[in-house]
Amino acid sequence: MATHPVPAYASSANPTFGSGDAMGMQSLTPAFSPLYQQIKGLILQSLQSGEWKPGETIPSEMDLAARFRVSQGTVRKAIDELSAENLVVRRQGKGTFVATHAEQQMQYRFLKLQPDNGDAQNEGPAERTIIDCKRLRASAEVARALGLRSGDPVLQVRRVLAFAGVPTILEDLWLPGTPFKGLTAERLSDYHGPMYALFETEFGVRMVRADETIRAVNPDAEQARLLGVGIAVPLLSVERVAYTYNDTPMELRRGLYRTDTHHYRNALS
Amino acid sequence: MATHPVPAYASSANPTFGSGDAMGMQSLTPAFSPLYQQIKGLILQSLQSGEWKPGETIPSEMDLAARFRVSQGTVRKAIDELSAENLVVRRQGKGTFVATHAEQQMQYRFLKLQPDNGDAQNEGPAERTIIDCKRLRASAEVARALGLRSGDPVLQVRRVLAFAGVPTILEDLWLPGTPFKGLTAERLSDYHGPMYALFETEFGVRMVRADETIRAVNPDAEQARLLGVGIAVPLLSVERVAYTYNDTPMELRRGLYRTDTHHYRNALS
DNA sequence: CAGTGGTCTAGACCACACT
DNA sequence: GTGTGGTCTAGACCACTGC
Repeated sequence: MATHPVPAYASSANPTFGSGDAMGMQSLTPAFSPLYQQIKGLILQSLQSGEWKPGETIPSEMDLAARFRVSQGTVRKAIDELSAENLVVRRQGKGTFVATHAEQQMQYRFLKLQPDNGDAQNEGPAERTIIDCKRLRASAEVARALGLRSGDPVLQVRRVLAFAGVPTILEDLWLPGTPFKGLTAERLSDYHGPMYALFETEFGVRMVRADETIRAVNPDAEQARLLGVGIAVPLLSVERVAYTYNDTPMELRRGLYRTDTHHYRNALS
Repeated sequence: MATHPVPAYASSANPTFGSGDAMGMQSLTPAFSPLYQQIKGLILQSLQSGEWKPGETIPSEMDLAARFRVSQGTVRKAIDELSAENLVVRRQGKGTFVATHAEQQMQYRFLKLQPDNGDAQNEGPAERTIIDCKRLRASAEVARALGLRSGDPVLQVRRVLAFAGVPTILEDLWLPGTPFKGLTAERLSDYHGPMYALFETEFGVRMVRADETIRAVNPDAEQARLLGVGIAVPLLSVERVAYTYNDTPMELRRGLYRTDTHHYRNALS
C-alpha cells in the first residue's frame, strides 16, 4: 500500500484531519519546519533520486496529497516554491513537469549574453567548436570550486561559440570526472542542443542554479587568437559555478565574452 | 463608510460570500484576471499614490480583506506577490511594511559589486565624492532611456565611490529634471545614506527594479584619472536604468567598476 | 467528459511581537 | 492578552487539456 515516506509527525497515529490536528503536532517537533517545507523536501528527494525524470510529469497534487497524507493546499504550496525555483514547471490542465534544459524556453537560461541589436531568439543558434577535451587532475583552485580534493580526476573542455561566424565566447569548463565518466570531445561535438541538456540525458546531472563572478580583463595571446581579437581588447570574464540538487557544485566554467557586439544583461529586482 | 475602491465585480450586488459567489462572477468579466491580481493592483495604486509611505506599515490583512470585501486568503496571495517583488516586507507579529532603501538590509540591493575578500557588509561604507552636479538638456540617448523628449531638462551627477581609500566606482547619473527639482550637489554631499533613500524621503521617488547592461571597456583619460588607473586597464561598464512603480524609468546610471579588488556577483536560478 | 492545475472562501490554530 | 503574519484544512468552483 502506502510505501512512500511521510512526514514524521503526520505518520504518527492520528488519521483524522479535523481542524488543527497536524498543526498541533508541529509544536512537538524540536527543529520546527512547516509541513509544506517537509513536503517540498520529500518531493525534492524524489526529483534527486530520479523517480521522475526531466520532462516527465510528477504525480498530480491530489495524488501527492494522498501519498503524504496532507491536504492539497499544502502540497500546492510546496510545489509553488519548487516552481518558483525553476525545478518544476506547472501547466494548467496538463500537469506539473520536471524542468529540463532541453526545452526551447529554457535553452539559454544561464547565458545572459545578448546581441546588442535584437534578442537572443532571432540570432540563430551559436556555432560551437570544441577546441580541446581532456582528463586531468584537479588543481587546488578547481578542486575547491567543485568540492573535490586536489588531484581528483576532472574533465576539462575548451570551446568557442560563434554568432554569425564571429567568435564571441571562449569557454573553459571543468567537470568532476566520476559523474561524467563517458564524456568525450566527439560526444560533445556530435550533440546538437544545449550542453546542459546533454548532461541531463546522458549523465543524469541536472543543473539547477549557478553563481557568476564577473570581471573585466585582457586576454592572453592564445585567448585573443581564438576569439580573433587583439590582446588589448577588454573582455568580460565570467566565472560560473553551476550546482545540481543539494547545492552540489558540478561544473566550473570560465568564459571570456566579447562585448563589442553583445552585452551581458541583468535584471535587478 | 467604505469609500475605498473595490474590484468591479465584487462591488456588484451580492453581499453573500457563500462558496463560489465571487468566482461565479469572474466568468462574467471579459478581460478576466484573478481577484487577487485585482487586489494586488489596488494595493499597488495605494503604494504609488503615497497612501502608505516607505517604512510605514500597510493595513493588516484582515483590514484589507474588509476594505476590498474579499477573504483574507485572497489579500494574502496579493501581498505574497508584492512581497516577492520586494515592494513590501512582511514581519511576523508586527505587520507588513512598505519596502524602503533606507533599511540596512536593503542598502545595496542594486549594487552587485563585492570585495574579493570578505563580504560587502564588513567593508565599511563607501566614501562618496560628488565630482559634478548640473542641469542640462537631455541628449537623444538619455531622453530615450528616461522616456523623455530630447532637450527636456535633466540633472546630471558624477561621483566617485572609494573603498578603504581606493577609488573603485565612477558613476554618471541622469535624472529627469521635473521630479528631482530641488536636488543639488550640496544636498547630495550632505546626505549620509543610500542615494535611493534620499530619493524616497526628499522626492517621493522609490526605485523598484532596474535593468543593467554590462560590458568590458577601457576608460578615457579623465575617467582613468578619477579612478586612479591607467587607460589600458579594463573596467566593467555597468549601465543601469532604474524604474519606479508602473515601469516608469527614473534614472539612467553609467558606472565604471574596477575589478582588480572587487567583482560583480550574480546569482542565476 | 474526466482530470489537471488555478482561484476563492471560511475557519481553526500556531509563532511572534508588543504591551 | 491582543493583534499580526504564517500554516493547515476542507470544500467549492473555474479554466484548460485531451480523450
